[in-house]
Amino acid sequence: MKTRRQKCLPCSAGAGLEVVSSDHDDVLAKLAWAIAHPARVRLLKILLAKTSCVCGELVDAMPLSQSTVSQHLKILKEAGLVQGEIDGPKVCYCVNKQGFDRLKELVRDL
Amino acid sequence: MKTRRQKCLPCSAGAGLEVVSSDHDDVLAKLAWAIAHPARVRLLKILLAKTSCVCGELVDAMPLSQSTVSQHLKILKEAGLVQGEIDGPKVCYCVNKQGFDRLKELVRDL
DNA sequence: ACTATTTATCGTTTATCGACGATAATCAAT
DNA sequence: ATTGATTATCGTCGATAAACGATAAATAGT
Repeated sequence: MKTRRQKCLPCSAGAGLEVVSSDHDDVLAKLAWAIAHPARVRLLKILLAKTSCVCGELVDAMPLSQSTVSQHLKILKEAGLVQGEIDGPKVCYCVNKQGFDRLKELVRDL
Repeated sequence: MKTRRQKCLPCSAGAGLEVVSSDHDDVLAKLAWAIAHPARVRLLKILLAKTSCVCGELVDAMPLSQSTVSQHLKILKEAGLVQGEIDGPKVCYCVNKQGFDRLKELVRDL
């Protein structure tokens, strides 16, 4: 079955083409990659839902081992979507609004 | 340096926590993964800019081999972000509005 | 100093990505 | 049927992701 659902106009009508490049591409790709795993989407949603931060409860809320959750949190943190704040022996995570807004902005402006 | 930029409230205030799950998570993760590579972001942007579809010009616009570009296009297609329409020996790609809108919606509603 | 609790990191295994060249497949036109 | 042009797929390689258990690191409280 040859996919045919949307009318495709002939490939004329174009001039600039190689101008589209941007290093925003890398930024978006990195942010997108951070949420390119169901576990990380879930973690982000949990944090967003609680508005404030949570700690090892995240582990209990996930069907994954502690070390795996920790790893996913690290990835989210490195991408700038999440922040961790040390609170005694615990660590309190919350959404990094700046990075999170950046992600939404970059997707919105696509 | 202990990151401290956003005030984190104590982890109380919560009741529901494991309720947050959703299989939208998987959908978003898949869509995000599709644009989790600079080359695919770029391809998507090119297609968006031309409003209509392009073909092997995509290869010329990218600093990658034909096979690699084809592979990225396949990933975008499988994610439902792009469509390919056969036009003679060429293939004309265009944005799959339905999937693309879904992505934007899921990110917006985060 | 020791213990208990919590989180991060290490080391390992398995699976997948990203890139390429080479090859196959498809179609128009002769 | 063959050729030429275009695109997809295959096979391979190195690099990285994802998961886990085990261990280390940090801290509060005896």
